Amino acid sequence: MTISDVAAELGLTKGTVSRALNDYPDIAEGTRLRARRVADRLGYRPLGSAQAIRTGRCRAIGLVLETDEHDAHRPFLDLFLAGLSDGAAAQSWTLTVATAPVGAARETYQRLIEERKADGFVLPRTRLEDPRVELLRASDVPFVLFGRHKTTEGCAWFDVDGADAMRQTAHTLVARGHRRIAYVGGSPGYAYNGERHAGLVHGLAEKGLALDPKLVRHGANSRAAGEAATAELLDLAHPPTAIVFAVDRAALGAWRPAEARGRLVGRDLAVVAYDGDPEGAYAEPPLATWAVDWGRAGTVLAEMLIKRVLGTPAEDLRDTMPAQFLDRGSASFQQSSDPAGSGAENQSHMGGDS
Amino acid sequence: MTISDVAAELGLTKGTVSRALNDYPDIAEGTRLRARRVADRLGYRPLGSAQAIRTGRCRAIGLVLETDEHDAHRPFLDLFLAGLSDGAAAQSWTLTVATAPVGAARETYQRLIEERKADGFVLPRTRLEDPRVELLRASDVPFVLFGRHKTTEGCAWFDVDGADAMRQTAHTLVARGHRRIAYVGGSPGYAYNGERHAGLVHGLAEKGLALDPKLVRHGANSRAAGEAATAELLDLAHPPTAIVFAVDRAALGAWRPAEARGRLVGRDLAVVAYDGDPEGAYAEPPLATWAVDWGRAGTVLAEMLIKRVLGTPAEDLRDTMPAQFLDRGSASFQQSSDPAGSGAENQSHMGGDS
DNA sequence: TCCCTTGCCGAAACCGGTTTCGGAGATGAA
DNA sequence: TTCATCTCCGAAACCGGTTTCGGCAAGGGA
Repeated sequence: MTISDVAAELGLTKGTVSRALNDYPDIAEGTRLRARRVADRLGYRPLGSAQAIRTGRCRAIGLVLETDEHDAHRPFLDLFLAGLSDGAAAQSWTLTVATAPVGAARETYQRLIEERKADGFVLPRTRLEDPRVELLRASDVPFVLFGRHKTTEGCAWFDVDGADAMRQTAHTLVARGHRRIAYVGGSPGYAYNGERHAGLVHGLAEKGLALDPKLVRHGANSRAAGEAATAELLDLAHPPTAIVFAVDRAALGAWRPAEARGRLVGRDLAVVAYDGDPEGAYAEPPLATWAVDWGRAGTVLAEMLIKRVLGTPAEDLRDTMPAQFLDRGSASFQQSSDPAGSGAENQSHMGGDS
Repeated sequence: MTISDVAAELGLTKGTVSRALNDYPDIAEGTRLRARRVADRLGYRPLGSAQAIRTGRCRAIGLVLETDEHDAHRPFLDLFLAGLSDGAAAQSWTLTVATAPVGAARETYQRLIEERKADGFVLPRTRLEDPRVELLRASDVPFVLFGRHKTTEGCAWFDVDGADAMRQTAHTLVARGHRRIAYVGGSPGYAYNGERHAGLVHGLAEKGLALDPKLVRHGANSRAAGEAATAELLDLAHPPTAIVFAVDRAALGAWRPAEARGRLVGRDLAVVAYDGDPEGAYAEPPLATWAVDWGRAGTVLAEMLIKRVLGTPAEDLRDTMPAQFLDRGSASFQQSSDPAGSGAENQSHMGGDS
């Protein structure tokens, strides 16, 4: 079923039918309607490749997943893909997925670009120094970042407001009586990391507190790393009463070392994390965390990328979405015991500026 | 950089260059080499859409993921995608991914087929009555099933030998002294389910045992369902000493109800499951499970599908891969206690045949 | 009445490849 | 030498669309 068949049925030429279906202004309204009606009576679908060759667009959004053995577990990938797919499908676009070893994505992008398998890319996991940005800019290929930071000028981006989530986390924990609050960050080099850290610092500052550098750990993106960080923190002379993790998977490592030291999460130690990993719901007590609507994020990113490809300037394509707090058991704190000794001094009050 | 540019550089016509690069026999060997050399000196890549329009192939393998809220968690999706992507990329193919609500995949396939966004499909999660098979057959679109069963005649398929895994599980458990072995199946309707069940039955039979129908539960594909099934089984008059789960996620639900009944997994109750979910490694004791090499499976499926599209008959495209047993703590059994009362009778011995 | 717009469609070029067909030149046999 | 055969490449059609261009006919103004 080609456009020529439709044209023959209508007694028109294929050029006319093409213009009619694509809303060219030089087509009579009646003709346009007739064409449209006949086209979908005959079940006509333009062949993607055929239009691509002339228009230069294949109506596909590209997604390159970087496979990282250390951090391979992505519980939300399916939701994210579903969101992207929906957003794309709504405009008859599709999703081209490829994978690459974490450092060597360059060739993968190159191939997809040269063979024009995608009109643009969604870049998950924005990094602070992101080589993908340079690459795509050099090739003049549109893209949308998932995650933002200061050096992403001129880029279109979408982000979940992790900073605000952490800011509110600070408020909540302070309101619940915590003064010594620790922070365990995730993979350094990724934008989300600095964002969440900054948000926590900001939130504490608003309550007149500073984040004690001794209570900060970095690079915990696995359960094992979370266990190690927790152990270190709890073994300090003045251990924290609350630990904020940048990622759920690390947070799930808090239970064992805490228990081994006679402290119960949700009673003697508050734990709050970020991601909304369903696994957290099965912890005992369940992990309090900030859930991200990955499906929605995917849909928005798809829509933004399509607009970008169609010409909307990058500056007009920026948006954020809030995360949602799941205030579960691990965030409570009953101060029923005080393993750090009574009278442990408060977290240092801040100095003058900011 | 089009083929015409290459032709101009060579002083040939584009038709000749096309034939040279595609190994037509009517091209002189010297010309072929010269063309190839110039082509990749100039960095020429044929435009996928352009070839697609004439050849009818877009060099893309299609994958439609059915989003199932109840069973949405797919910890291996990224590995599987990586495998597919690698297998495809090795032959300059790409991967087109779409998602669909679990029952309503039909339209998604239709669209992908009509717009020729994929030359064939990999069908994950083969079901016993699989509407996708009819659909694709009717449209005469090649496909490869991931998972097999008796009614998949005439189909190309690849499968991980879950039956043999369960068979060996039976042997192992019997060797460790178990006689009352329970089985908790996953989502009914999926091929893997019957396969694993049958494998366990077979393995027990080889040791002269039968699977007691009272020790069988179905439909447990989540942690919560696994908890419920475990609770039921342990509350029987003659509870099992070992439980075999079809899926890891359900198996992870065994710990709590066991503990609540004073039985420790890995001591009073053996638990073996299937999938190799990394989460199982963090259970206490860690979950014994059969790990599947999802990446390898993806690669094989991609290769098979490409061959299928290129004309290899379905009957020649069938293969299996073994799963690998991770014999961890939950599978041990020390019979240090006997909550079912001493002298609990053995699992009934089988009758005459088979 | 004549000319100039305007609306609307046909014709044809075009996109970047693939594939068919035919013919020029070399080769070999008669 | 002549004719048939092969080898190898050019020319052109083709795939299924999109886009440009030109022209016919109707409508409007002078």
